[in-house]
Formats: sequence, structure tokens, C-alpha cells
Amino acid sequence: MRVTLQTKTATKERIVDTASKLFARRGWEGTTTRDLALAAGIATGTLFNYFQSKEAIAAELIAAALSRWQREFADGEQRGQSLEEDIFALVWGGLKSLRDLRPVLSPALDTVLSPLARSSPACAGDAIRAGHLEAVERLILDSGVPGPLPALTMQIYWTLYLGIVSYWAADDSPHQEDTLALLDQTTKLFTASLRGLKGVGNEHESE
Amino acid sequence: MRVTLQTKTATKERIVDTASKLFARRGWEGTTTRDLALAAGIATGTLFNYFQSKEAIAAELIAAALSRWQREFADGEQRGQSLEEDIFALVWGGLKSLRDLRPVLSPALDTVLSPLARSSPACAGDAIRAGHLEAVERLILDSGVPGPLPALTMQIYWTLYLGIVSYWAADDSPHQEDTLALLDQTTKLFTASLRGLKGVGNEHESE
DNA sequence: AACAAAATATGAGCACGCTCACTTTTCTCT
DNA sequence: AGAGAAAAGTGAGCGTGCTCATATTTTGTT
Repeated sequence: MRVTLQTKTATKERIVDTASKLFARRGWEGTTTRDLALAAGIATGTLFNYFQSKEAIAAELIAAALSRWQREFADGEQRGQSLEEDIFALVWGGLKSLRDLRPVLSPALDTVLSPLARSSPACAGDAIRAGHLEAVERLILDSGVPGPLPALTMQIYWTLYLGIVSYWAADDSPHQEDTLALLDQTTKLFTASLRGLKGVGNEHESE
Repeated sequence: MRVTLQTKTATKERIVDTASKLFARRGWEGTTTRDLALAAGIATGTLFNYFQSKEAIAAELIAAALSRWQREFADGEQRGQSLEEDIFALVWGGLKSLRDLRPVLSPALDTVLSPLARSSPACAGDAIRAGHLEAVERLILDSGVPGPLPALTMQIYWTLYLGIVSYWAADDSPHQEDTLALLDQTTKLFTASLRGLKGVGNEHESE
């Protein structure tokens, strides 16, 4: 059974590899599931034995890229300056890691990441959200904000995050300067709102 | 030429009426464009002489409902208590006016309202965004915040607004209490962030 | 090795949103 | 009123994402 298992994961990997190449080269709508199956050397139907939908493939690619970046960020030394800068670095680095996947972001945002369309089975979109929120929560708690964080706060954070990702996916300014500005202001706004969590009144500010 | 014009607007109205009934009764995916055309007494192709896409019909329905509510709100007496309460009332009333259109919101959010998918021609989605932002800006400026408001601020507002609408569209709590809580906290967060706009430093707070 | 059962692969076919070459209706001008 | 122009309507047909009955391969048992 080892052989089949290897074969199976190999097939899945081949789909993922092929998909990342085709999507980057020909875009989302320019890549049909038939194209993709053909390029991966399988039948169309087989594709849907491995992924529930075309969007699920996009979600898998995004999840993998963000997961890699998140590990890198957690291991790295770029933390500790201030909560604002840490969140900024986490998000900005995440966007950079998604550079080649930009054409694929739009459908993923619509169907998988949106608070709408609650997916019945645990899909890659949930993993993306959970992973990112976990990383952000860790940063916040490490910065001294007392836990546990209200669910509403993280809900609002996720909305703001999606806003940035959406904006970035369509940002055609030279070096994504517009996204940088939006990210900067959004981060400021969110961290400022956390100050209210330190207690009923926040008379004793350290910085 | 008056006759044809009447015929044309009548046909469009018939499409809109039929669509609002069918979408409310059978949902978004349960209503095919063929169904819709049949029920409206026209051919499938005719439908697309009046609307660029199925989603454009949804956008039209939403735009009409929100436009009605916006007029009602502007004429009404429910303003002036505080900026926070005014924005709350504006948004919450807008949601109530969309009650029957809930099944239609999800596709509209994806394709028309999202910051992604910039539409080439001026479509109903742009009108929705522009109309709502205009109303909010008026509330803000009337409350004493000095204009003009930074584009980034309104960009962030729009993100927060979409977050609320998305959440509400899928909110199954008894009386949408969860959405109420989210709206409350979001409004607080946003209005608080406006206080920073009163100048470089905000040493002189009136309230 | 032989055979049954489970797992996997296949591609013709479905329903969908949408298009476009064509027909029908309406308007304009003499 | 009649003819030509313009506008509006039509539905067969296209390409898409996805399904499902069937065929093929792999696994487990004797």
C-alpha cells in the first residue's frame, strides 16, 4: 500500500505543480480544468477526485505559500519591535509570498476566504484563515494585550485583512505603494483599537 | 418613439420584478437565467440585452433597495444624535431594506461590490458604493470632522462595511444579534479612528 | 496463482451563463 | 401608405465547471 500512497500523493503534487505554472502563465479564466488535467497527464474527472472544485486548487496553492511564509516568519528575527510593525511585516511578507498567485486570488477570495460561503468540510480556506489569525493573535498577546481576545476583534481584523489582500490583488501602482499605504493605515487603526482592551479606562499608557 | 421607450422600460421592470420574486423564492443558484427569462415572458438572449450578466441583475435589485432606504434616511428625522449612532442607523436600516435580497447578496458581493473586479462600464455596483460612501461622508462632515476626508479612510470604511454585509448575509442568529454586535463594535472602531483626523494632535476634545 | 473487493481513473455528458447571426417589430421620411 | 433604417427580440449553440456510470488498477485472501 506504500506504492499507491506514494502514487496518490505524487499525482496530487503533479496537479498542484501544474496548476501553479498554468495559473501564473495563463491566468485564472485562461486555464480550464480540461487544460489543467491534460497538462497534468490525467483525465478531467480525476482532477475532481483530488479537489472539490477549481477554486479549491487555488486555495491549496495559497495555503501552501502562506504556510511557508508563516513558518519563515515565526523562525525569523524580524519580531519584537512593536506590535504595529510586527503585524505590518507579517502581512506584507505574506503578500510578497503570494506574488505569483495574484491572478488566482480573486476567485479564492470570493469562494473560500469570504465569511460567506461557509464550507461544509474543512477546506484549505479555513486553514488559511485559522493559520493567519493564530499568528496574529500570538503577536498581539506577546505584545502585552491581555487575553483572551474577543472573537469580534478578530472578526474585524479578518475583514480588514481581506480588504488589504483584495486591494493588493488589483493594485497596479508601481511598487504596490498604494497597498503599502493602506496596510500602514489599517495596521495603525487596528493596533490603536487594541489599546481599549487593556481595561475599562486606559489611563496608564507606557509609550 | 414614446411607445418603444415605454415598452423598453416596461420590459426591464418586468425582468426586475420577476427576478426579485424568483431570487427570493428559489435562491440564487436555484434560479437560472432560462427560468428567469421564461417567467418574464422573454427569450434568454433578451435578458442579456438588458443586463450584462446575471450578477448585474442582482446589483440592480440591491441598488434600488438601498437607494430607496437612503432617500428615506436622508428625509427622516433619525439623525443628529451622534456620528456613531447615525452611521449605525444608516447601515442597519440598509441591511433591513435588503432582507429579501439576502440570497442574492453573496454573488453581488463577489463580483460587483468587491474592490476586485473593477468593472469597465459604470455598473450598478459602482452606484451602490458611491451612494453609500457619499451618505456616510455627509454624516461625518456634518459631525464636525474637517474635510476633505482622506481616500484611504473611506477605503477602510468600505472594507469594514463589506465585512458587516457579508457577515449579515450568513448570520443565522435569531434576530441577527451577532451582526448587531459586530456593527456596534465596527462603528465604534471607525468613529474612534476619525478623532485622529481633527488635527496633528488631538488635545482639544469637546465631548 | 487465482479470484473477489476495494480503490482509483476515465471521458461522455449535463446544466449553466452567455453569444451572435438572424428574424421581427417599430420608427422615420417621402 | 410604403420602403428603408434602426431597434429589439430570438433561440440554437458554445465553452465552462463538474458528475457519474463504467472501466481499469491495486489490494487482500486462500
